[in-house]
Amino acid sequence: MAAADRKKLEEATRYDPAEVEARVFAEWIEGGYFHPEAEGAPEENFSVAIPPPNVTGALHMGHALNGSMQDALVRMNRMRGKDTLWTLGTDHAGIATQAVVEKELRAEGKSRQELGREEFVERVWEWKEKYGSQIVEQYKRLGASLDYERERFTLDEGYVKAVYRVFKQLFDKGYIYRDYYMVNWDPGSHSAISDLEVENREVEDALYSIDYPVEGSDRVLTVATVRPETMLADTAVAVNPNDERYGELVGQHCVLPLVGRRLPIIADEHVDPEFGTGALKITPGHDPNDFEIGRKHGLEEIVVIGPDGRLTEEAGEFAGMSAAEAQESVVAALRAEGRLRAEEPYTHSVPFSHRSGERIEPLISLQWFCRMDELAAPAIEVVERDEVRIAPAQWKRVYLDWMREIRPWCISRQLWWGHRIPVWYCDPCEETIVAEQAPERCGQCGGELRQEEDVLDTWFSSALWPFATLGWPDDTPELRAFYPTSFLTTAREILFLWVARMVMMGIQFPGAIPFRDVYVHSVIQARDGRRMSKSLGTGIDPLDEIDVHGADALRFGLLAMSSTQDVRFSDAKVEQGRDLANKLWNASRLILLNTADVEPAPKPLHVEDRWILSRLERTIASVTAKLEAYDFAHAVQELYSFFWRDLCDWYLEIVKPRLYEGEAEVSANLLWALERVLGLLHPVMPFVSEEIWSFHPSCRGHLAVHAFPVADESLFDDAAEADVEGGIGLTQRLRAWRDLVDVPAAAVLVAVIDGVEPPEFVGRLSRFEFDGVGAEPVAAVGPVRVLPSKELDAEAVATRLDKRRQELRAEVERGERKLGNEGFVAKAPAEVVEEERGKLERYRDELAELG
RNA sequence: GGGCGGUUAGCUCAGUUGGGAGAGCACCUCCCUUACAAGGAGGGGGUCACUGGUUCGAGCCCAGUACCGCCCACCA
Repeated sequence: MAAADRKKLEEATRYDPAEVEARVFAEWIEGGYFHPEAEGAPEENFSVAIPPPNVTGALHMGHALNGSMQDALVRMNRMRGKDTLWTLGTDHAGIATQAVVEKELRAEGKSRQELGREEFVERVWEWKEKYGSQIVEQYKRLGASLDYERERFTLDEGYVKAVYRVFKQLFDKGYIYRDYYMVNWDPGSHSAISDLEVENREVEDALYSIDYPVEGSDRVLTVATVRPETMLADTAVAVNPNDERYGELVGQHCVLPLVGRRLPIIADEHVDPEFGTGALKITPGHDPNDFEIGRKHGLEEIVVIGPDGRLTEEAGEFAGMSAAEAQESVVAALRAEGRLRAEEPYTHSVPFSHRSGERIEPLISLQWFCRMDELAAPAIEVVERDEVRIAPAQWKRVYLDWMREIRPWCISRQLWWGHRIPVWYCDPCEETIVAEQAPERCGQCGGELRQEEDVLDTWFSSALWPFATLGWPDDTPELRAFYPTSFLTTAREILFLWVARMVMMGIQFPGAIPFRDVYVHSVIQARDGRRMSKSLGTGIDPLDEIDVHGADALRFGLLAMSSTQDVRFSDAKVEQGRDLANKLWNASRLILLNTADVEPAPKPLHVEDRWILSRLERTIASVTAKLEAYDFAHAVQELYSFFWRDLCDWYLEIVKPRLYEGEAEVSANLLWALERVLGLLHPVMPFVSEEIWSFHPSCRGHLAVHAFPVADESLFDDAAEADVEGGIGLTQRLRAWRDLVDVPAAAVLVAVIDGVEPPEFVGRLSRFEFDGVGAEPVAAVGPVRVLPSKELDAEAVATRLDKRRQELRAEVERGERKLGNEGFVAKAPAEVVEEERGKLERYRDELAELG
């Protein structure tokens, strides 16, 4: 080892992530390890497309967890020598990004309308260039081994090509169509949004009962509504066809109060006779159910609320009011006319925009839709047949249930930032042209064309992510080498929004599933169990954690706390990771500074060597299997306990004398074990493992591309494991006994062994000498007969002895009771009964010996 | 209204096919022993939400109850 390296190891008693991380990361980039050649076939290569974060975003805990999981598997496979691509990129995030830039404009006293579309979009691009790379830099801090040279963006040139190709083909197949239909109108973003972007919240409203007089009679029909202002657009009143109260009224008319319109009384099964009076006002223009009923019965669709959330001309005297104002006025007017029968508090669920947070206004408008049944059918099959595996298992059913009930997708958005829909209209001849590239002129009349104003839902482009990022629709080397990708890890909230749509589009376009495995990970909640959210102020910034504890610590901590169920963020787990990095550093110092100059190799000279080699190989096998099964928490836990308990607490302590003597075999073992541990740990804690590796005598290049260890089963050794575990158990019993009888820590006690000699280290690590002679034993600890000595306090020994007798009596009683149970002896498996008998016998023997 | 999870040590969570309850942190005692005090050795601490059932035996299986969380849903 170079003198400078030696000096550094000798002096640094703590691992300092801040000093290491940026430097090591730069070396990886310089090595080009994250930028594979596009060669070979997908089956032999390994690829993952990162769920693209929004350009508006900063790295949050969800990204950090998801990134840690992906990086662990990506790094493991890269080390296995596969061509490994982890695709980097960001999402243009239509509504969110447009909102951010609009806010910025407002601060300058401008609006996007003032700027005009072209200038506004330019402005968003500027914003994107400026801030869009922020999250990429943050992924570097995490140590993510993404291909930073192949960064993609859902609006970049090639991506637009993919989106237009998909749109055109879906249109040609007849899946995409334009229609006047009821949509979820978000007054906040002034756009339609899809069903998936709506969230229902419990709201306390008032339920109004209004009397609608029946034409030509003095009867009234009382209807109940939480939105009286929409009555202005009523076009019918419905009752249940089986409702005997109203049978003879069906076919007659009501007169709409305030307006005077004649409303047919119709029968529809949707009406629940139990609710209210069993009569339902029908407003096809402003209620999704009423819309369906209206279409079924061919009712007129009247619109009284416009896209700005205000009452339209159609609303007569109420025109221009906001919906809330109109509600108040309408109620007042009804009351004045004596039509308001009741007003009572009412709690119900109301749709809100997930994007803007505003209350959804159901409106009929002209939108683009995509029919989903045909796309869904094969995407259902691949999951049913487990060609795409969704884990944990319960999510498979959730996916299938949703897909089987899938409804048309509203894909148009009234925004400026996004993929402008590739449709052109010719006003003179009313021709509609759908094309992948802007046509010059109208094919029919040669007239000027006007492109559709709307853009596509962001998720329409995200759905193409796994293949569009690889260059589709062109036949690129990347596409040939890396599609399908290997797996996807995601939070469940985008299972429908994104995952399902990728499966559908992948099958439909490149003609193959986009990934083999979908792993749905847990959500990390705030420390108090609430959601981590910016608006609640409950977020924990991963970068703060990295600053304080290091990226490896955060990665370890997140993987350790991950689970299939949601978990609260645990500082203790991050600290555990930090401590592990430090322990690794220090144990490595011990090894690297004290081993002889030998070739690292397994040298099973003593039983403890066979033991640690066996444990090491078993750990490699087990941890690898767990990582491959996405069981990150247990994988990481097992790494920790093998390293800390087996290697540091026991093996290193056992072999220290041999190490200090400069024994060749133990040096070879330690260097070999260290190399394998570093390799195994690297996918989880890349920085500290890489840094330590640079001091290892076998180091010829970076650990990031060093061979990942493969378990050598020939080193598994049950006998050695049993012997050493037995020795460890005995050592612990002896230490505990010493502590309980208050022997000074430094005192060496004299004893004799009754029976088989335990491994050599037992006496040394418990400060016992087993070569005593003569005297009568004063106590027995397992096979150890402790002889009297001046350090032993007779009274404490006697007390301890007494306590042990009590313990034994309880154990014997328990065993006797169990074995005295005829059912147990008759029905339990023989080996369980045998084990129970053995234990009872041992306890009886020990008790008899103690007298 | 349907569906899915959860309830285990003071805290955060594990508990594989039913055979004497585990980890990390916290706590108590001892130790600054030549890798590491972000360390070492030892220790205390649990009616596994509740009620029934199946079984020789239940944290685990079955039925139900309570509370917490999430998803889906067109009852005004």
